[in-house]
Amino acid sequence: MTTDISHPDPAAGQRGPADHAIRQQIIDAADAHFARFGYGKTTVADLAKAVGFSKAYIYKFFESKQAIGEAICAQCLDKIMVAALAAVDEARTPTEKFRRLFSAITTKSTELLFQEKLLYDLAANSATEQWPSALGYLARVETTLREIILLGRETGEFERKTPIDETCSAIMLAMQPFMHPLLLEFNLDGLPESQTRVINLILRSLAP
Amino acid sequence: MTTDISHPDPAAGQRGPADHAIRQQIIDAADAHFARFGYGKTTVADLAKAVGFSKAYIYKFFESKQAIGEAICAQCLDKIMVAALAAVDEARTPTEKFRRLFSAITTKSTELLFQEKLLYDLAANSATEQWPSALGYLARVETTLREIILLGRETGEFERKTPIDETCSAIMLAMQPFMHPLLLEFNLDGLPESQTRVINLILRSLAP
DNA sequence: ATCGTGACCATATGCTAATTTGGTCACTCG
DNA sequence: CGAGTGACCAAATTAGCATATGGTCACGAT
Repeated sequence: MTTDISHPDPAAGQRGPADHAIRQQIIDAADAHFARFGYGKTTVADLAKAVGFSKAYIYKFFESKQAIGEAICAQCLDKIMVAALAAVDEARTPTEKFRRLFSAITTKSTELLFQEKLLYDLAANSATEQWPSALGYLARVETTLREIILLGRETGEFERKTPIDETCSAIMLAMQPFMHPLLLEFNLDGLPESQTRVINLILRSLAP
Repeated sequence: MTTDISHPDPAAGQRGPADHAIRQQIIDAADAHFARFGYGKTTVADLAKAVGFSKAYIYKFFESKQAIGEAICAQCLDKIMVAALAAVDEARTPTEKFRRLFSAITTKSTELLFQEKLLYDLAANSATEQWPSALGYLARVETTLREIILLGRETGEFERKTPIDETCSAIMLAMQPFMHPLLLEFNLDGLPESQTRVINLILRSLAP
């Protein structure tokens, strides 16, 4: 085991050949089943049947059912992250990048919530149980956030006194009500104004 | 029914004579039982026996078991609020009042979590289910927060451009990770530094 | 060797029946 | 008339069991 604990592995719980046609088939089947019936109501025997192999064979590729859940969850979160990164790239100023980062995350998460409730529940569970997929996602968001802030400091748009780590972790915490799936659901009413208010608050705090 | 919806009534669900010796006995018994066995494992028959009256008599004072839970919960939250107000009063500057308000809330909440886990669970449930007791508590915190900010604006310690309502609700949201019982439990590791960081972030944002 | 599986086990889950529990009401007693 | 209650009911909870499910392994096929 050479797993890096400090940098959660999104491919945790995987086994056997890393890129194998069957692995992808399992993931595709799992995505479809989890979305239609939910993680709990899907049995690994169902997935086995869907790909046309025996249940035991599934375990050549994943250590456990939860590992499959991880993979699907990581995929969902990855889609959100990709959209967020795209939104960030569209913006020119660090301020605007900052806004778009969190707006995109909330928008995409809300979309998932309404369109694929069952996958959203999986992601919510991943977050509350602190699965590697969720931790990895948060780490990616924080990395992106840090880059934006550093950029803003270079351009003189943001203040430079506060230690960058402190700023980042504080912002991640302050935005938790919109990042953590369960909280997002809880704070749905009031969106998107409530989020804008918090973003404005933080941006005022970043002002030089 | 003349219940004011916009200003949640902490005494919601009560019935009969408002100040009656028996009512207080019920509350005391409920406090003891909920703390020892939990809300779920306590039956209203237990409370009736503890007070020495019949179960039916309990319902002369409370509309439901949940109403009794509300009362106990409101009592817990009130203790936190009292401690927080005392801490605020000890401080001179608005900045320090601000720090103490949220520090005291977190400290007291954490105390409750460790010392009276079962009552804490009741409060957590109250928050997630948005019972009037929890809403009333949040309203009181926000009121106190508003007063501190207004004071800071008067003394010139805080900026005056941002609409006060926007500032307040944004801060309440940003502090949610330490206010909402479930989130507090989730964010226990890293305390109290993580909270200090968010408080610092907000204070920077409040700077004129 | 590599790909693949049926048979197997301990635990989790679903299900039904029996019991508790929250809540009401007509009623008694002083 | 007001303080207080036993008897009662629908809905929730529990207990106990049959089944399903997650997971492994020795083994066969190619």
